Amino acid sequence: MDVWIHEMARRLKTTPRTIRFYEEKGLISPDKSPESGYRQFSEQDAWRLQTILALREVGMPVSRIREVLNEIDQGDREEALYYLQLQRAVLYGEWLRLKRVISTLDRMIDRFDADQAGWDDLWELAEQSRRADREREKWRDIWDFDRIAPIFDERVRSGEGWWRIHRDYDRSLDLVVEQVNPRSGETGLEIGVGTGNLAGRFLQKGIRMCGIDQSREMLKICRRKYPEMTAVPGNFLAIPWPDDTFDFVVSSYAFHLLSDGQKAIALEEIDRVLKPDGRVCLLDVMMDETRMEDDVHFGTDPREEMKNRFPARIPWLTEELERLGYTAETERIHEGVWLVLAVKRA
Amino acid sequence: MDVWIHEMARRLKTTPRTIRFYEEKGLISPDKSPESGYRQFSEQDAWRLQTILALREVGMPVSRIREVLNEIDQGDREEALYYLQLQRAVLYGEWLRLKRVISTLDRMIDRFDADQAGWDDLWELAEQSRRADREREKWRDIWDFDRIAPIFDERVRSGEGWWRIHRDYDRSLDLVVEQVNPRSGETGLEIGVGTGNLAGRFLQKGIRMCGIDQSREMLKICRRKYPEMTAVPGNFLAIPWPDDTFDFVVSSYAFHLLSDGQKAIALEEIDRVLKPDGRVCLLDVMMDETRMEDDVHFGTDPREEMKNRFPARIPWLTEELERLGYTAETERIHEGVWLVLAVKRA
DNA sequence: TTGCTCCTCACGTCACGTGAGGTGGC
DNA sequence: TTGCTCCTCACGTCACGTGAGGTGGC
Repeated sequence: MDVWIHEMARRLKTTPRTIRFYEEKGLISPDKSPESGYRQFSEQDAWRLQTILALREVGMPVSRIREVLNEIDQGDREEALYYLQLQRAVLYGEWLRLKRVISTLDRMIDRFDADQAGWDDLWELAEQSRRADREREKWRDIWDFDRIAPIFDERVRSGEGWWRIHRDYDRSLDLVVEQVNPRSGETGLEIGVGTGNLAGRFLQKGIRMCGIDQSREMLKICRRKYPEMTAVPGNFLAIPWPDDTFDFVVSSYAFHLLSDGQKAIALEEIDRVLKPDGRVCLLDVMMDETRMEDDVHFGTDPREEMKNRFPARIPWLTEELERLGYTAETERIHEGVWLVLAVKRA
Repeated sequence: MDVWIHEMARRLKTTPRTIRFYEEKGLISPDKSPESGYRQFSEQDAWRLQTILALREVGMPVSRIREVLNEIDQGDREEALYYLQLQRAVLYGEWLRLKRVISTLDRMIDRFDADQAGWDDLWELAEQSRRADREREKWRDIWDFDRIAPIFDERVRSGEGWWRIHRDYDRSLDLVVEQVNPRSGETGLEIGVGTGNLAGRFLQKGIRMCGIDQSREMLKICRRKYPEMTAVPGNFLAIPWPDDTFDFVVSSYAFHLLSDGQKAIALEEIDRVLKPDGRVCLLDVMMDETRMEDDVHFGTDPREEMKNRFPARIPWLTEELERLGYTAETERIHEGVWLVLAVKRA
């Protein structure tokens, strides 16, 4: 029944060294023959190795595979699935980055080939590309949404402190649905889907919805509330879907978590996944010109809540959307909170 | 004028360690102050570092950057451009691989999510993916086309030894053009473009053509003969263009260089870059059923020329094309040489 | 004398590949 | 005794990041 290491490696089309490496890292611990010290692989070991190799094939690092194996050992199928989806988000991010690198290289080649450009021009192109990558890398979950997740739905309707921006929460979300005006057969995406309150409204109208969020706990709650929605890890800066996938993209109370440099990148990402006649609708705290409205005080107010929150300036936002080929309309919901609807021009 | 290393790093938005690393690898050699031993960077050094960083940004390895810098120092612009295009081919290959890995992961998630599949199924999917990758990796230029390049156009018409397969060379190429029947405004791709004899015929009819070849010397000659053609490094297994790019794809006397496993992958790649109503036309040595024709003897004949050459079996080829959604027609040109025309069904 | 900038080793990263040198059973 | 399979170190890969420990000029 049991086999030596070379036979095991042959069956799995890998090498003995690789198998020993996984043992070294604590992913497997095969029995060893007491007299010879040879490793003896059981069916159970073979199964574990198959799983490890399958996950390695899709680029999962060994340290994370260890976590996945722990979840499997404890029989937690949902957690294991989450790890697969997380890996998908990672791969998609890399894939998009490679695409950008290729387009940078294409521009280098064009300039170099066509107008006898010097190498200085290439440097300039590379610098642009690096700047954008740095913006992306700065993205972190510094707001601890995993902690907020279980109390979110209650707090959002309480209206205390920072939560004041969610005044008229349910009516505002209804307004987003009204503005987007989805037709049956369309598919929408919500970025920063949270506990699914906005996306859920579209689902009720029979619209297919996908949602992304960087918080694992938010996603858990969202899936429990709306099992028919595709809710997966992801963020504004690397949307894990191909070009031209969605009829509309919505987001509520999330855009202000991005820095200004990140906002520009996010709009390009949204534009990428939107179909030619697509619509974007953003509901969030924003700034009219540079003035803050008195009872929200964001930006100039040193309250703890405003740390790492950057309301978009409306004129900048509409200008960016125009530049990307959209026609934008803005509407003030209440103090400090705006709704922006933009339609892609054909 | 000259600056210390930290100032240099700040200007280029990199780190002192990185600059020292490039010096260690021999890419730069800044002057050092005789008394303090500090590095002093001149404008010339800054320019070199900019170039290095630009090439690193597009993923070029340091050892290859050294070669590029040598070409630049010798003023060879054409060679430097070649390296950029080679890097493009590398990146495109990685990009396509990532896409495949993502689709493997998608299938894993689907199965896992939907029908309570076990991890054994995931292993199966991973194995398929690994097998295909191994086929791709096996591709090497073992025929030394760089050496053949300068004498190719002469030899191909000589008809000696292996070159016999090129009997009626010019008339056969004309036939390919006739069969493809290109309309003005279309864009075509030739895989294994060589010295450009086939693609050149399309160019003469005012058709835009792109060509790929893995031989640097072949590409040089091809560009000299047809400067208006886009001739870049690449091969059957990773065509460096996006999906749905070409109206037709042609290839002559090249398909037999692929193993059977590679041929299947190549057909999928061709299908990927072809537009919905696209055409494929292959002119090459092939086998009718399993029988070899007497005066070519490929396969059963132990002549040196047959090593690493694998004529496609016509029934297999047409079946594969049918499977991919094509309608295929075959025509015997002369002993052992066939022409296959396949049209994508809408 | 303190603080600053520079210097040169040298180890760590990640997932193994590739020997070197040695042992146990046929 | 020879050949085979297994074993355990341990160094190499690639492009740097990150200290440790030390020096020279203000």
